[in-house]
Amino acid sequence: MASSSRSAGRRDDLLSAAVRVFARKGYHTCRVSDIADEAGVSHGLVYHYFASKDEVLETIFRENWGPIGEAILQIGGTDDSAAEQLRKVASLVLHAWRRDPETVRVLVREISRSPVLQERIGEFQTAFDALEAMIERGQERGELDAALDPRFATYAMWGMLDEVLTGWVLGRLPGADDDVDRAEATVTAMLRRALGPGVA
Amino acid sequence: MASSSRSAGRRDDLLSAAVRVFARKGYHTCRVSDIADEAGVSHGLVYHYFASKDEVLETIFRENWGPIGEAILQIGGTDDSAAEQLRKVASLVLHAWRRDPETVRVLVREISRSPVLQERIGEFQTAFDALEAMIERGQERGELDAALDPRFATYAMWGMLDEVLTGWVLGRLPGADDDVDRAEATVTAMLRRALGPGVA
Amino acid sequence: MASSSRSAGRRDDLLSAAVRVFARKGYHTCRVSDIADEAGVSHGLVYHYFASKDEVLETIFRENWGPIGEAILQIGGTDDSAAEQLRKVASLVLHAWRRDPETVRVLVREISRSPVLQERIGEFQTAFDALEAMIERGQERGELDAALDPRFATYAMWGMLDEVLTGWVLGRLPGADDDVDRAEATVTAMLRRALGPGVA
Amino acid sequence: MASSSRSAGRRDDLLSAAVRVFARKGYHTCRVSDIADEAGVSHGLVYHYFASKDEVLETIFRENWGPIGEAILQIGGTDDSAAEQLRKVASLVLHAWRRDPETVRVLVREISRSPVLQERIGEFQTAFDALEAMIERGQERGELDAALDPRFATYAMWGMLDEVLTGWVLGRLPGADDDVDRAEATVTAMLRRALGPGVA
DNA sequence: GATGAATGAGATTTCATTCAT
DNA sequence: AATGAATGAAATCTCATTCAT
Repeated sequence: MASSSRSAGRRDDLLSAAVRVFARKGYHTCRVSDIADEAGVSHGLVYHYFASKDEVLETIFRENWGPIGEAILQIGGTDDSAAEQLRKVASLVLHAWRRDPETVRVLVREISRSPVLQERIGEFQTAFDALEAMIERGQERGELDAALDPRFATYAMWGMLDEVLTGWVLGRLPGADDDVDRAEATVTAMLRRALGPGVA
Repeated sequence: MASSSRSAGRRDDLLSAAVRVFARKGYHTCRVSDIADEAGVSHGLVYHYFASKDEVLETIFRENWGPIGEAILQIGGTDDSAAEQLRKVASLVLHAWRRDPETVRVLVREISRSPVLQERIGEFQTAFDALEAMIERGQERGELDAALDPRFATYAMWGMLDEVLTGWVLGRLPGADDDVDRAEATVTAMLRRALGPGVA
Repeated sequence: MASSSRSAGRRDDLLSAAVRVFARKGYHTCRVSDIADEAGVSHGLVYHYFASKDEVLETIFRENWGPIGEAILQIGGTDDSAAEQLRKVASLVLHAWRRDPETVRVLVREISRSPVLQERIGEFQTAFDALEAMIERGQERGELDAALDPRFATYAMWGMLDEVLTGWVLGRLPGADDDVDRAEATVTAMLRRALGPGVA
Repeated sequence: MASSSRSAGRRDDLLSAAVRVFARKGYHTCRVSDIADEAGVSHGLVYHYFASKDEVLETIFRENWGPIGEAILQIGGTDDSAAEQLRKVASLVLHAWRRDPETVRVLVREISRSPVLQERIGEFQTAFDALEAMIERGQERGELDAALDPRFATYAMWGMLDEVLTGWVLGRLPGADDDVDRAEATVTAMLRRALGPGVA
């Protein structure tokens, strides 16, 4: 029982092993056998579940960007105020990151590996578009500062969150529980004021 | 004389050729002979000036992050208000894209190649430290919100700038002259309010 | 079963192929693919079993000097007279040429390739130490001339044997069966008198 | 004056630098620039005095084996007893080695590098032949043990001297003045008895 | 005489991928 | 499902040699 339900998880074991290795060493720098070693299997088995090293990365993109985009879309579809929507998105993303910062690092950093990949991963663009639309609606309703360019504001917001995560993943920022609380407080305060309505 | 001043530039010829090739194809995707071809010399000559392909990239990082760190240090040493200092840093970083997009592309895209590399580039850390010191002084003078953790605020600020550059590098954000101006206005406004003194 | 015992020999196939190629062309003159060709495999497989070309040579040294040192130790542990022990060592070393001339050729010719290598091969030093201990015990029992410095005597004795092997390896000395017998007789006689008790 | 008489010595500076480097690292392991560095000049200058790296080694052989062979020939041509002739040869060689052990190491070890080289260096064979002829005449006159094969005895004698020198060059044998005296005493005593007339 | 930039043939090494077991 | 031996294309790197200055 355990073994058959476990074996169904082999593919996921490999994916999460790949995420850890990609986050630590980068896609190009790691070898297929690094992924296998991290998962505790032979490198040949990687090819039982994936056609190539490339497909491993592509799968990580596809399976992770999808849910993020959908969640943002759903939040944007509620009747909440723009401020509350942004708070929810920030909370969603930050908590997703607290749970799994390595995945986020890979999603954000390795997307630039190949233009081909970016075009194939429509899920990625969807998430950004949803966030931008949310900000634009907030501006139209006068709840967010209309003087800000929504596109650049989206990227800037995303960058704030990403850079802190990168600092944690690479061990350059302290990541104990209270450090994470302080980071969240700092970043959410910054976000709220950065995007909020202009000074009256 | 002309020839001696020209031959003195061979090393720099190779570095700028490497920047162009890295920007076009990426560090991992290009070969040493691509760099040599771009510079119009044999691949062996690369090894006359640099110990390895890695050292070429490391040199590019070192020689470009140095001036950035110095510029931030210098801005932080003026009598300008904290808000003005932050604006100048944002302007410096964002306009680098227009001045030398290929170098920015390499600095942004390849810095995450390997954490090992980042640790070896002291100039990189210097720039971050200078930025953090600037924010701390602003807090001490009551011009910036002392409730924010200066370390995380530094990373968040850097992330805003970096993500916009990344958007340009990857062609996902429009990067013409007026786009850059609008990006600067947006990011500067966000920064001023995100970091500014707390609401009384 | 046959196949598993055969595949277990791949590493040894490569080692003996390397011995043949090193003996024929010399370590520096041959390429890794020469070894692979001689073994009938691709050159990549060499790196499956050995970390580098250097490690192949190092392994040949280690795995051949080991038995030689053990044999000398064993001879020194018998109740034979010192003269008989010396004769047995000379016979062992000189007959190795007939048994496996290619290995002897490599051991003799390439050992001087680099002092670094010799220091790394502890088995090499072990053989020398065993020989020196044998001579010292002979002196203590009054069977060998105690006036001789045992260290230098060890080197001189080894040199006699090594130079004859070198002569065979380089084709400057005749090496047929009866030549080897004559060499053994000559060297043994020289050794017995050179190291024997001083004239009363 | 000094400079012109000095500059005539540049070629010899390079040769003796090459001897030191070859002795230390071996011919194949060292680079042309190692020779130049050892001599304190640029590597290009090596090609002003020698046509190739190979020619440097060949020159060392030719210029050093010649005098040795001649000296042995001359000693063999005197009316001295065989024992005295052997003593003189041993003394000549040992003292030559004491003066310049590195040259001897190169002469002996690198001769095996290439069969082509050995055939071209007739001077090398001349020295060995002269030594063998000397031993044969000693046997004919009843002054040396006629039971010994003269060819193998020549090689064995040579090997004794060479191995001690090798120990010194590689730092595996102590080489202070009194060590050298003890080595000479040990080796000459061994030689005298090893080659002397058989026990009556 | 002297330098060292420049070349390029050729070597070692890496590693994604295949496939027999 | 799982292993790991085996392949080979393609990359990095070395270094003897040339030659303009």
